[in-house]
Amino acid sequence: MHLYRTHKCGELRKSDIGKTVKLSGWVHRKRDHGGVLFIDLRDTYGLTQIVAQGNADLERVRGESVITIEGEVVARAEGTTNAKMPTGDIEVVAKSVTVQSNADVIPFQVAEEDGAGEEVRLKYRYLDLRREGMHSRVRLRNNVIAAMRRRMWAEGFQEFNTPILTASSPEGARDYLVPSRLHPGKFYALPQAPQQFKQLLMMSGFDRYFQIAPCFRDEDGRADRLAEFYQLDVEMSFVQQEDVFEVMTNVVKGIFEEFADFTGTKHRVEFLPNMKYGDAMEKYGSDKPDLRNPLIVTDVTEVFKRDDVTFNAFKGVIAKGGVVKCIRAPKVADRPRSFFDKLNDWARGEGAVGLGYITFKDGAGAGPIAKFVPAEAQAILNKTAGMEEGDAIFFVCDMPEKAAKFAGRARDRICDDMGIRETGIYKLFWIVDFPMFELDEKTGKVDFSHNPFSMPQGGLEALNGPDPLKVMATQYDCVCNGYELCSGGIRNHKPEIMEKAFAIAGYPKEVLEKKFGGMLNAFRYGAPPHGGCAFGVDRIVMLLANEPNLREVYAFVMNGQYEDPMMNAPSDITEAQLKDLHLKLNLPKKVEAA
RNA sequence: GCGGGUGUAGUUCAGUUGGUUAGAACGCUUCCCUGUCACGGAAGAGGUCGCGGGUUCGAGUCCCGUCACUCGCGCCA
Repeated sequence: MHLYRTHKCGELRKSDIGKTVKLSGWVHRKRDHGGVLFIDLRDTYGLTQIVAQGNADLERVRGESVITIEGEVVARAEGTTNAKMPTGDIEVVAKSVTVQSNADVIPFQVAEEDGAGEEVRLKYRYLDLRREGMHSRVRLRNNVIAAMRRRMWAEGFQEFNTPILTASSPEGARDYLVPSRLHPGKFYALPQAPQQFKQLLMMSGFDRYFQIAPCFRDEDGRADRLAEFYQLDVEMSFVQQEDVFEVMTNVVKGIFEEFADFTGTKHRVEFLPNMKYGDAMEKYGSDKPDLRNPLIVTDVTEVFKRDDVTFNAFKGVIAKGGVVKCIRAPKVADRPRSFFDKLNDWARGEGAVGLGYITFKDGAGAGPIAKFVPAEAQAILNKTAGMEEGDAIFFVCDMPEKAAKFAGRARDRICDDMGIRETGIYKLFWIVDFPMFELDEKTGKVDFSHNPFSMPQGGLEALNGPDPLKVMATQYDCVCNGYELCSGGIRNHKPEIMEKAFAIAGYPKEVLEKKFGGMLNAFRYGAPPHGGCAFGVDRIVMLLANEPNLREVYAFVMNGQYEDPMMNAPSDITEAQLKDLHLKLNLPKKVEAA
């Protein structure tokens, strides 16, 4: 007979009655009735009830210990079956028991989700991962990745691995650096994304590349942002934007549909028409709007410019180049004062002066700002913002960029306070027509607004035009429920256009050659037009699992400070290691003192 | 770097206006219990109230500082 098991803990049924079996697993729950003892034995496949009488080993064994039991599968007596368990019609009567590993008292409960904090969960992640929730989400991640591979292979893509130790690049996020022992003073960088390698694979003639690629970025974390994460990285040759969309919409929509019932509620999956970046910013105040939120932002600067409108707080800002944005909240005019006060408090907490509003009841405006807006102006305001009887509109007034962004956040906040965010649906769409360049509001300098390697729409001709800020990049994002799932573009494969683009952003040809010489060279030996994108694997899993935090879908993960409390990373290294790497530490005073 | 929130038993939390010996649930220990499945019952152990300072006759509670965690802003093509 097998040493550890003949069956798994989730598989025994009525048809197995009479068999002598061996099961191994963790002591999930123990119910000791004195004369008779029940143990729910758990492995990754499920639970089976073990019954024992007068077994001293089992009486002593603590929860989460690992045991092997041998015994007979018997039918549970009438009235003692458990319809909640797949194995609930049978139980195994233990004849012999081997304790494989005794467990100490565990720091938090495994058999139930007791709300233990992240700090302790991460320190004992292996225990956390035994719990049903984490266990199933990590499995979901595995299944999603398997589905990605299956679907990408079906679309004719080949999977590649690209280097983890590579060169630092000046664009984008901070790199994680690895000192070189063989080359004193030089460093490798961990890839922020395999961007250049995947483009080089197109130059190598491979046509369709994908990789479940690890990416590393040394920037401060967020609930949906980690130091290391995985992307479904994709690149294709001889394609236009629409070709990338066609393939990837198919793949991603398929994945969402495949796992849309993970939470137990079947979610609908909608792929909506493309949205222009400019429209997203204008109507939603965000480059990743959540379209489950029905509210939209309207510009009403013109109304507050009118002579008969005497709200000087806004007029002053408008005079300096500011704008007034508003958000119409339908049917909230009768909400208690506290509804509006709460939003106001929120706005102040976010550093705004407040969130002014006008309600519209019985054909007239009301609320703190209404008295500055006479009837005629009110009518125009209503028409512009689409306000009807019983509605309210909230105002944000600031410099254009700040106003748009804050209106976007207010839009989300108002939506949640109203409780009108749609549930049970994934709303996906592509955002297109990102500007190639942007003006730094502080320095007045023109810089790349997103990816410097994307092809400007209109090519060299467009770049030679009078206003580079009007040039659009062939650049796109895929957004779902307020999360940026994917970023991509059709790449610039022509050195002369790239030189011009970099020149506009203030980088001379020498800089370009020095930093990207390898790839520029490749462009000179026959480069196919190409483009692609990269989907955040874990954000997709996070959405499918309906979790607001990436750490809930990763097996092993660092905390918000990018420390691993289980492995003690990052850690000190020895003097000998430093010497090997030709490094001397120059620590801030605060750290030295500690 | 900045802002919000949190910090009390192993875990999750309560703790009133500053007032006796800081509580609950789960977990843990010992005992009782032959049909439970979140088993039940009895008894018990377990606390630097994050840390330091201050105010006070008296601080978990008030004040100042500090640290940790967490969410967000900045940052992140």
